[in-house]
Amino acid sequence: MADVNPVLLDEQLCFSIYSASKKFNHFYQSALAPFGLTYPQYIAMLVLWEKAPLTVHQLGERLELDSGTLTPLLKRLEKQGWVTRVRSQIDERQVLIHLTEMATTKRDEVYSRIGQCQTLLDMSSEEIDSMMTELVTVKHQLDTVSNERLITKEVDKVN
Amino acid sequence: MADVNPVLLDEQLCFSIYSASKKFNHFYQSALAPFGLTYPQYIAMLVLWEKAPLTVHQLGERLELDSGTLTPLLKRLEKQGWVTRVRSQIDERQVLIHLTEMATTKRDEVYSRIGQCQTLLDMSSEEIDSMMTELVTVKHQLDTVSNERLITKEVDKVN
DNA sequence: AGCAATTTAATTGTATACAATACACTGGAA
DNA sequence: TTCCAGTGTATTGTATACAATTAAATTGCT
Repeated sequence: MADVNPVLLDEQLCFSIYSASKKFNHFYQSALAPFGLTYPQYIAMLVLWEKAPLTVHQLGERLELDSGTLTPLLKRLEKQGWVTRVRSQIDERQVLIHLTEMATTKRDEVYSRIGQCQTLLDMSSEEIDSMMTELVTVKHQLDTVSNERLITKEVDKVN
Repeated sequence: MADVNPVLLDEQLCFSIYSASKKFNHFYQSALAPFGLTYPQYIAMLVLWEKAPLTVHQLGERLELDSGTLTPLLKRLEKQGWVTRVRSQIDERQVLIHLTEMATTKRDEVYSRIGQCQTLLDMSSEEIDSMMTELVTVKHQLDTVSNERLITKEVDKVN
């Protein structure tokens, strides 16, 4: 029994990450409940607080999300008063996402709330650093593999 | 600049996990394309291959998913011929998920395909072990925190 | 037996995700 | 100038997720 099945280990790692991702999502959703923001909405706001306005495309690059996800998300943020969506005068294909005054005003409140909630997680910088380093490796492997054609479109079909 | 903002680091860790989860999802989806399975469908099959039949509830405990997610997922698996959904005779509230003959037949093909694709990831057992250990800690923290009322329902509202 | 409390699935509503497509628009080539 | 390739956003269709509610059935209690 010295041998470990790498297939299973890998699945467990994937499942752990999948599960952790869902838990984090839930954590942020709860933490942000006073503001009615979800985690994806929050990280969109984070990017915009850093530098707005941005086009949907620019935001998507930072968040690794496409317009199919962002367009409805941003419409919800607009409806809730966080952003405005303005079609660019220069290039009418682009939509610029601006922050509203409310968003600017509430930024520090949101930061403070997140800061408080994160304190509860009680994680050391070392832990966080180490995980992030390992995650970078994993993500790089995943990117590399998916760029090789072994796993892309022209894969052998099983019917 | 020796100080690091823990708020941001944490967000980066969360984002890293969120992003890795999406990439893994994509990886498995590509790997399983010959079988038309998604990652959540695949892990449902994994549990069932290990021990079937199971009720929706039992499956949900293993996968940390509720019936709102599983019911439609299992209906899709049924439509594609992997499982059958049979209401229990003993307790008619329960639905038992059975494997079809096709599912049993294809199991080794699926395992083999996954094994091949995972080899490409080229990750050492040490890397995997270390990540999983750290993820357990993080998930435990997230569980603990969400069980404290600081972040649950009766949170102060901001209007 | 009779009924309240509990359990279990399914349903409904909201919010992501992402592939594929549609569509408008821009900039450049002919 | 007209046409076209490329770009950026929106839309459509499919698949998760999960909270909240509903509905049906069982269990436990009297």
